Amino acid sequence: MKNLTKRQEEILNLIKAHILDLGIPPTRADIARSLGFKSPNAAEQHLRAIEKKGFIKILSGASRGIVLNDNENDQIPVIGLVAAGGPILAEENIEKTIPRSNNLLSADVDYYLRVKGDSMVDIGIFEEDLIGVSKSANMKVGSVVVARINNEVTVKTLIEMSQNKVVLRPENQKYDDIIINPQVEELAIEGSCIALLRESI
Amino acid sequence: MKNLTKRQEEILNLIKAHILDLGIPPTRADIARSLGFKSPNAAEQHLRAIEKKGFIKILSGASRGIVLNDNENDQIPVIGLVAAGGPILAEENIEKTIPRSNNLLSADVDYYLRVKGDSMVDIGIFEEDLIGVSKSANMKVGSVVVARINNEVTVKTLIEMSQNKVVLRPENQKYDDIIINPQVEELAIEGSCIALLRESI
DNA sequence: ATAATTACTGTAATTATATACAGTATATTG
DNA sequence: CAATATACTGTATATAATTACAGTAATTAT
Repeated sequence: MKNLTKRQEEILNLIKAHILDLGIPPTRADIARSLGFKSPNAAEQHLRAIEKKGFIKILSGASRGIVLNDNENDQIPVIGLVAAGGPILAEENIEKTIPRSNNLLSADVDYYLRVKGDSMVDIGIFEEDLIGVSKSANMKVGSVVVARINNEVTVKTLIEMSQNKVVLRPENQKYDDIIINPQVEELAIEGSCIALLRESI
Repeated sequence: MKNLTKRQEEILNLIKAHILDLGIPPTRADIARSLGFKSPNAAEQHLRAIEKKGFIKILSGASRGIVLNDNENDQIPVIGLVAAGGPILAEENIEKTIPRSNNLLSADVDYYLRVKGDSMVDIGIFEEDLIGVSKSANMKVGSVVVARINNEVTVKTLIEMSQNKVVLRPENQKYDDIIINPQVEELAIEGSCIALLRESI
């Protein structure tokens, strides 16, 4: 997707604002009026350019037929089983996507991860729950994190983290702490858990 | 807001679907085509009726000028502490509201209730969690329900329900079953729990 | 250097769309 | 029992809107 020029971006923002405000896209004349063009054709040509760059779709013949294309950012992926090898967010791991909604849970959730196993039941994280994971949230000792140990993805509490010793604790008395030397074993902390969804009780 | 007729509701749903699908409202002709009307005027008159009842606004002169009057139904209330006496959904109990989003959790959630206490930790319901409550979902033995006993609101598992004996079980070994005779004590089952949200881990 | 892109004006035709007016028929409400 | 609401057909028209064609001028890419 090529970059828009300053003017094109201005027009795209105008379209978004119009939709947000009135619920319907603007006409060419609306755009021309808003930006002071004396010809609706100026708007038409800008729209063509914006369409060519992939940001909108123009429905030919339809009035106000401007469809925004940029909604993939509004969808948060739900990750089911993580295939060994590839990155967590690889296409094949995405079970479904759910629309991001502003106030519902934190805006920092980058993806949801479906919980497998019972290793975190003591802090109320159950099998099949969806954990909201942030890749950027600051993670400190005590955080619940998504870790990847030798290509296996797991959710645990981070207890200790130093150059040659990382301790991950399952929150279930049945299981023992996992102690790893990151210089020997492959370890990556993928993100930290900041929210939880349970779709059925 | 008056009730819509079956046909009017059908048309309103069509409008919503059209917007969801294409991002723009339908024209009168679109509606007529979809429903098999032979005259666009049939659609026009329905729109007038729906506007009169307050569900939409028609922007006169504008093509596709159908604006949905967002009903407050799109906001789901979050109930904090429930004041004694009044109904759960009373104004003073509403801590905040969150927008309903289509695919995220079930559409049947009527309100969220903030959990107090640790009586349900064994099934992963913790203090401060938000429980999605449905007033209409069918509740059977084994369901987690929101109950009101002598004006106190509580979340428990429904174990038995007959004319003169209702058993509610806290999911925490520390606590004993609550056995109530609804003919002696005041008891109301307000809804059943169908989802869970945890805003911080 | 030349072509393509950006950013417009200006005019005009065609089509898309809203909407008025005139009816028909049935159901519901005061 | 009359008035109003519901649920349409059918025709017509003004206007809203897309979109083609013909230009001008500056900037940017090849």
